[in-house]
Amino acid sequence: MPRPRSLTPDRLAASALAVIDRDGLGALSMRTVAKELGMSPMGLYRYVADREELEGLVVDRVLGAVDTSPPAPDAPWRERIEVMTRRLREAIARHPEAITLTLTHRHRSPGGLRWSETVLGLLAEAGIDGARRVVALRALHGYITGAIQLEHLGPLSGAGTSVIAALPEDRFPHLTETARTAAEVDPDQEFFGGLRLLLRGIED
Amino acid sequence: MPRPRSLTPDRLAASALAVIDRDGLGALSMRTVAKELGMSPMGLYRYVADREELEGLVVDRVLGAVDTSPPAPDAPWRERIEVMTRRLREAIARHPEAITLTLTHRHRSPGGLRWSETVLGLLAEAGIDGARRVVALRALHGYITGAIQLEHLGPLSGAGTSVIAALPEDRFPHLTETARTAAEVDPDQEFFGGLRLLLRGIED
DNA sequence: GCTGTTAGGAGTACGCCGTACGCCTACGAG
DNA sequence: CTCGTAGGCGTACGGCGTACTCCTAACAGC
Repeated sequence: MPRPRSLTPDRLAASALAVIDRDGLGALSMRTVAKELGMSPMGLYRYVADREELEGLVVDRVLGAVDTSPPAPDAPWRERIEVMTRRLREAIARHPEAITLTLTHRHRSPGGLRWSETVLGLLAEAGIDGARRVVALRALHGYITGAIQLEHLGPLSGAGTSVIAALPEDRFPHLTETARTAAEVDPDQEFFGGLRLLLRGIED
Repeated sequence: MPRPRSLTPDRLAASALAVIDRDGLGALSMRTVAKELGMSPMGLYRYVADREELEGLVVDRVLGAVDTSPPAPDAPWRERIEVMTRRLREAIARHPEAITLTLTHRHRSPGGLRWSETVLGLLAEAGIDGARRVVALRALHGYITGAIQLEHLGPLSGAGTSVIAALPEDRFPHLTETARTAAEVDPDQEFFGGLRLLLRGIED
């Protein structure tokens, strides 16, 4: 009986994400999103309680795009978890400017929960149960979150590498040498190399 | 020959950290720190270029407190890395309100670099070199960063647990069950359990 | 067709924030 | 003694999140 709503949460999230993708996370504000939608700044508050909720919607949108159906059951479970991880990583990387947001709000997003559910299923199939499974899932979560973060603001990639290259070699012999080696390891190898270490540790 | 500086970067960092510890990260601002020091807001800009640099000083202070001397060489290398990790985790946990800051600025802090240097030395002693060592260090970094983050804003602890408990059990059977189990695993066990999985994977 | 309910839309205002800029003061080396 | 520099303070701008108010437009039920 009232006037119909003119916006969906999804359209709201899409607009916010558009702002982020175009102008960076720093440009995200209630005002810029409102402008993006062609409405007045205060109008947003009819759809979200506050900025934080808006951020939650954005993360939902990023993580909602992850395919969480279990991968082909003929592959070994470690490879299947790797597939799940690759899907998640790619979805996150698709919106690099939003990464900080995505990682900090991940735990509240339905998409993230569906991902966990699927991975837990794979672990169960591998015969991992109880406390062992709790630890395994958390370790995977931790590694994935942390490693993606490092990729994008880490010491061994991008701008950080040059900081390390400038280090006094006599006081940081290992670090300077490692940085040189690191320059030749590509990020994908590094990420999945680390993941495989963890999976091997989980296996037995 | 000029008027002497009346503040050290260290005192600045200490004041900023005091604000954070007392009133939370949200309370950190150039103005609140200036007030803490009994000076005018703009005064800070003679010691730091901008807010980001101030944050860097804070992180330096948190991570500078980590003991980075190599632990007793009679223990196996995995245990020695565990000791290094414990030291880092405890230093970070000593300022829980600053965790977000600490983890995002970690890569630029001298303390963090010294930590890496020591750990690389331990890995070298274990016979891990070249690209393998790059991957191992990054995996450790990633895991530690991510896991600490999860501990403090994660889905399986604190407020997040109740979100999961409220999930429809039929659509998330594994997740709801795991959450119940997780409630009985203490955070230390979980953190170091995960670390050991990774170390085992690194070992061979 | 009128009315009541509710969403839409706009505007104003408050108290924060980071920080650019300018002015005066106090110190200490030459 | 003087001059260069750091210290210290105040003012000001543009942006933020968001509380609140006022009016309008669409539809359900009478």
